[in-house]
Amino acid sequence: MEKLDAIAALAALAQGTRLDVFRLLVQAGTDGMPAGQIGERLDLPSATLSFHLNQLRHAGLVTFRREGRSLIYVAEYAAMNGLLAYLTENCCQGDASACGIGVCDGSALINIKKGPVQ
Amino acid sequence: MEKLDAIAALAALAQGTRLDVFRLLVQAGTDGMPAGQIGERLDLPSATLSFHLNQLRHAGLVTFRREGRSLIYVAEYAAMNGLLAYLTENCCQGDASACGIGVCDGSALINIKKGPVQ
DNA sequence: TCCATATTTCCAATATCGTGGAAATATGGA
DNA sequence: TCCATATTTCCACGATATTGGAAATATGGA
Repeated sequence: MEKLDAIAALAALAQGTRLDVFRLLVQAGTDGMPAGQIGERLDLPSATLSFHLNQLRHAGLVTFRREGRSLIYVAEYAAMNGLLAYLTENCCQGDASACGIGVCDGSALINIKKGPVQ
Repeated sequence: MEKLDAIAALAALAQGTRLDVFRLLVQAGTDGMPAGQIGERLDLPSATLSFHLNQLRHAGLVTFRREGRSLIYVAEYAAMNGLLAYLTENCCQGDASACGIGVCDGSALINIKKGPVQ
């Protein structure tokens, strides 16, 4: 992950509403959640929610797919793992693999890969 | 780590100059680095550097100690580990320990603790 | 085609951030 | 005490972020 990508991801998450949205999507897993349902859960006006979803999308932290009239937003686990890897890249005298950074792919526990990010 | 602490840490790191400063201090390890040397390395005006060091300090990401006329800034590894733990807290259907989040304490490799953050 | 629903875009107002020159403060040494 | 060095505080400017009402757009169904 490049520095500018890391900054974009950090800035996107450094905001209460967006952190709430992202964590909700992380919990929702790979099924994702329609925008309307996110707004309902977090009690957000549609324009406000749309703005924040766009920020998260531009930062690469979420994607979406259309299903009928709904747009289903999904957390981008690879981006989160990349951010964790970037933050720990300079730890441990440069031997990031020594940190054993965990990864999450959003699916069932049996699918979770162990070991350092590539 | 509480939500507001996480947001403060994310916001502090979501800025090019501060990310540079923090990573420099992470590399410097527990010895830290005097403010003047940080400014020299990153070519920053003293007022600008001071402002950013303050932001990092308020976010709990760095501390400092005085040594003569110099203030030695040091990365706060616990805060970084707390942030990583917070970000992955909602992964894996709530079983964060399954992610095996790595930790770094800034000292030699032999001191690195393995396993999930408490 | 017409309507209801889901979501986005447009817009303006307010608030906060990042920058760096200049002055102030703290420390140590002569 | 006086000076040099290290760093911070003060200040003001321009840039960027957050908010939400209102209007626009897209989709699906009757």
